[in-house]
Amino acid sequence: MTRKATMKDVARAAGVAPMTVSRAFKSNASVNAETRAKVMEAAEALGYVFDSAASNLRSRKSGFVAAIIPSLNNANFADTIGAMSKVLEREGLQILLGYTSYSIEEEERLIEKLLRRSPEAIVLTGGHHTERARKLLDKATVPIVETWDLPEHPIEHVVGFSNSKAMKGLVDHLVDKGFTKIAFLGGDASADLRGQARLIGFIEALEQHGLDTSRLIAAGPAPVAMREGALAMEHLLKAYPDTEAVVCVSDLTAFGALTECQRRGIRVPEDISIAGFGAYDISAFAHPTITTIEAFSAEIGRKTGQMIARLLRGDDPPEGPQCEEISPQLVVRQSTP
Amino acid sequence: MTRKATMKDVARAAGVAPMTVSRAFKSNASVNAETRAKVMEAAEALGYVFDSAASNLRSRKSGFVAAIIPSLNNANFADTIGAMSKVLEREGLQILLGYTSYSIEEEERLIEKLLRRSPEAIVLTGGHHTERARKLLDKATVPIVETWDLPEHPIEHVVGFSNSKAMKGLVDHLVDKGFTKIAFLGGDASADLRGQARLIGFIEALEQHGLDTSRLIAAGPAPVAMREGALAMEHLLKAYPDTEAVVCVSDLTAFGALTECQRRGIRVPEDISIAGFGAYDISAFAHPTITTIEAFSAEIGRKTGQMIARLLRGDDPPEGPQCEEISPQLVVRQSTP
DNA sequence: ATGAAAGCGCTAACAA
DNA sequence: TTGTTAGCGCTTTCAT
Repeated sequence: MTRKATMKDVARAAGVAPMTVSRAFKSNASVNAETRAKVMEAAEALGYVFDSAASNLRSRKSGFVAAIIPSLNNANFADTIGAMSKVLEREGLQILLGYTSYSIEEEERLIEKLLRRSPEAIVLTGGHHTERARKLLDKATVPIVETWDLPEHPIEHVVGFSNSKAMKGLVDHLVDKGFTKIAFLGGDASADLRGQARLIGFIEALEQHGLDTSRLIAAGPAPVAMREGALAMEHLLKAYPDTEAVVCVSDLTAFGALTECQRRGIRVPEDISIAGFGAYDISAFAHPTITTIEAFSAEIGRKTGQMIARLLRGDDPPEGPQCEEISPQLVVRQSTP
Repeated sequence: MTRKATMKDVARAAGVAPMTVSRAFKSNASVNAETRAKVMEAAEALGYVFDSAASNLRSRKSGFVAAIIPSLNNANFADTIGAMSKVLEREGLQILLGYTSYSIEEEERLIEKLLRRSPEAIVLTGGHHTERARKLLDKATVPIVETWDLPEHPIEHVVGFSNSKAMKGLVDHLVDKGFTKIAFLGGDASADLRGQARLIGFIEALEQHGLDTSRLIAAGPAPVAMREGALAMEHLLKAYPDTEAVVCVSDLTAFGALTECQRRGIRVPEDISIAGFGAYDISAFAHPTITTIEAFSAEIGRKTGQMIARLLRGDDPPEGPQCEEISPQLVVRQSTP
């Protein structure tokens, strides 16, 4: 068993200096085309594999962008990561993914772990972090982007939208349609902070219209999905049977609520209206289709990727913190009038 | 602006040798408790961040496990990665994720890219790879695990199940219930190879029962999801209006098909039966609930993680290629009798 | 339990 | 365009 081939071995085989091999492996370095071909051939013959760890150490560039999301199993966040990844790939950057299970303590641990890999940028979901996490991030000298939110006190850059404002738009629409008894189905207070912001927006909007804000059902800890939607609907129907419209923290919750109605023979939207959040596939294909808010998950990822690419290239004049505000869009469908 | 603190700086501040700092940062190294406390204090004060790249280079251990899945936005694969990640975390291993968009050419590129990061193990989805990919993997000297399939010629280790066999079980059940006109809704031949295996299992099963195998609707390239399910159902109803039961390549497809029926006033299961694959949440909460095959995505991830942990620890006697076969389970629900 | 010396494989910086 | 030298920050190895 021979040890793994290094650049030195490739250099010897190709009859050049190791530095030339190094250059041949960078697409933008100035190397004679013939020389490069010779090097590549030698590399192929030796089964040479470029060693990123050594490269990182010497060049002080990891090629990583750390991205932290609450959950892998969420089509919205997956869309954001997918779109960002696509943009960053063009810059030769790779995503180092971490997920927090909706816990900011877990986020703190994750940040610490990811920082050891020397990411060239850090992408966070949401604007709420532990104090220590903020301290760690403040010390980091790379661009930091908070997404999916508009934090009051951003760490640095932001690509997001106001969850509460988006929710307000939905409530206004329902009030417009004449509903006065409107409920909210969501999760417990502590964990899902975007869900919490939606709840706050919901309450504020009802208050502005002078409507009752007591129809709030908390279905448990995040992630609040279909099961929780069904359970919450059950509770709601028991506690407030005269409810006219239901606003849910996400489309998955809304779907759970919808099917619970269907199981009970309650017609949507004739007997009760239901709306979700996030424009998941399911809201477009459920029967009836579900009114929702399109938050443009992929757009968030794309813009975040572009922002990072721009900041790392650094060809623009020195810039301060950037903020890209996304405008969510109400999508009215069959589950509301 | 001071340059970033290194171990040397921490060592100086704590009045010890760099080597002692290094040991203090390994949980299992023999360091006096007081010394360690002193080191940690100095590190904290200096804002020291451990540099993984340097550690990797010298120790020849990256702490990475490369994992390649077809798509991020898929609850089944997300479950596998989540469960695997949880097991590997305990071993101090971090997942380096890549996704192929259901293309084995993309998989090849990804493998090449990930190999440069010196993963300590490689996890693949499926058993079909480009020739060059196989060559690259053959040269790698780390454990390789193929998942979600039982390849005829595995590269090395396997944690998976037979997609065709699982499908056969479902078809047998439907035939048992008296159906003879059974259709399959899936994707095009080329991309989704697990979907393809399911189709093959479907056809074989029908043939064994001496039934017609012509009701096959291909709805387009992967990922085949709700939209494709609805479209495929539309085509099916036009081409074979007397179909009695529909088997779908996944639960998402089945849901799309189900809702298409609902839009047309076709009752499920009274007028037509529908079954899916994968035990996604949606199949448990749709109304009616959807018959499906539970493939134990999380179990695949857990077992893969455990296998890797065992192989890397290497405390067992030298082992050959491992194969863990998962047994998918038919889950009969309301969408079939 | 702690330290000293050497070097992992690559590339920045400079030279030719 | 190509080569030479030095060293990135850590850990292996051996010594105490």
